[in-house]
Amino acid sequence: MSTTDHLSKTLSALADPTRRGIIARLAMGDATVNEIAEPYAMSRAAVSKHLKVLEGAGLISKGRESQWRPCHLEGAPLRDVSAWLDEYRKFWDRSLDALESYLEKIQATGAPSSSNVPSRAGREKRAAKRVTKRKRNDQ
Amino acid sequence: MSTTDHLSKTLSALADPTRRGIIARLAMGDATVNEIAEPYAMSRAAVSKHLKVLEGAGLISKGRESQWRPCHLEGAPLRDVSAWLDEYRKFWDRSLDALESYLEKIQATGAPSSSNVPSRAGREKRAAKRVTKRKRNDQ
DNA sequence: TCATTAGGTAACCATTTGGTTGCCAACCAT
DNA sequence: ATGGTTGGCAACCAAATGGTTACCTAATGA
Repeated sequence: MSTTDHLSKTLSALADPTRRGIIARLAMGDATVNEIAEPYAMSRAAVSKHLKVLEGAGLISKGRESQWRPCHLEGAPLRDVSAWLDEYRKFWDRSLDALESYLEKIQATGAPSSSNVPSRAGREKRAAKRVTKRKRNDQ
Repeated sequence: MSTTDHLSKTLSALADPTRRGIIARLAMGDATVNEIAEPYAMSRAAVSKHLKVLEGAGLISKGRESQWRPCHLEGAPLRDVSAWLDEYRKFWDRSLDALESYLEKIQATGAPSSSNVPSRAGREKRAAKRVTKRKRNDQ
C-alpha cells in the first residue's frame, strides 16, 4: 500500500478487534498505555504495537504527561472512511434501492424483458454490456 | 480473527485498493471476472483471489451465466461498517464537536480558558484524570 | 542514590497475505 | 472431435502481521 493511501492504512488499522476495542475505550476518554493494555491478555509490547498502528493511521495521537503518554482518539480518518462509504449507501439503503431499480428500469432502452424473466441474469447481461469499455481503477 | 467476526473480515477486505477498485467497478453494474481483471496489471489468478476475499466477506456474490460468473456487489457488510462508524460520528462531526467542547467547558469547574488556549493539552489532562477507573473491553 | 513504574525498541517466530506460474474443468463454436 | 474462452485451484515465494521475550530510557519517589 502506497504511503499516501490513507484509506487503506485506516481500514487495515480498523480490521482488528483489539484495535477497535482500543478505539472504543478511547471514545470514552483519553487513557494511558497501561490503562489501555489492562483489559487484554497480551503483553504490553503487543498493545504498544497496536497503538503504533493506530497512530500511523492517524486514528490516535499521544500526548506527554511526565512519564505517561495519554492517548487521544482522532476522528478525521473515521470521517474519511465514512465519506468513502457514502458513495455506496444506495447499495444498502432501502429507500434509495427502490429509486435505483426505478432508474434502471427506465434506462433499459425499451428492450422488453422477453419471457425469460431474467431479473438477475438480465441485469447482469445489461450491466456487463454497458460497462465493457470502462477503465476505472478507482479506489 | 474469529470466523464470526464479520466486521474484521469486512474491514480487512476493504483495506486493499485493488479490492476497493473492484467494488467501485461493481457499483456501476455487475461484471464478469475477466472484465473485472482487465484494468489491472496483475494476473487473473490474483484478481480471482481478491474476488474470493470479497466473497468471503459477503461483499460480492457470483452468479453463473454458462461459462461466466457475473459478480454482484452486496451492500449489507458496508451497512454494518457504517453502523459501527456511527458510534463515533461525534468525533468528527463539526456541529457535534462544537457541542462537545461546550459541554467540556462548562464541566471544567469554572476554570476560565485563560489566554493559554490549551485546548488540546488541557483536554488530555482532564480526560486522563476522568477515566482512570474504567475497565471496558469493547470492540 | 537507588528501586520502581511507564513506556518504547529490538530480535525473533509463526501465520497470513498478495503475488506468481502451471495445470485443469467447463462451456461454446467450428 | 477439437480448439479457444472463462474461470478456479494448487504449489510456491516474499513480505507483512501479530505475537513473544529481553532489554533500554526517562521520570517518580523513598
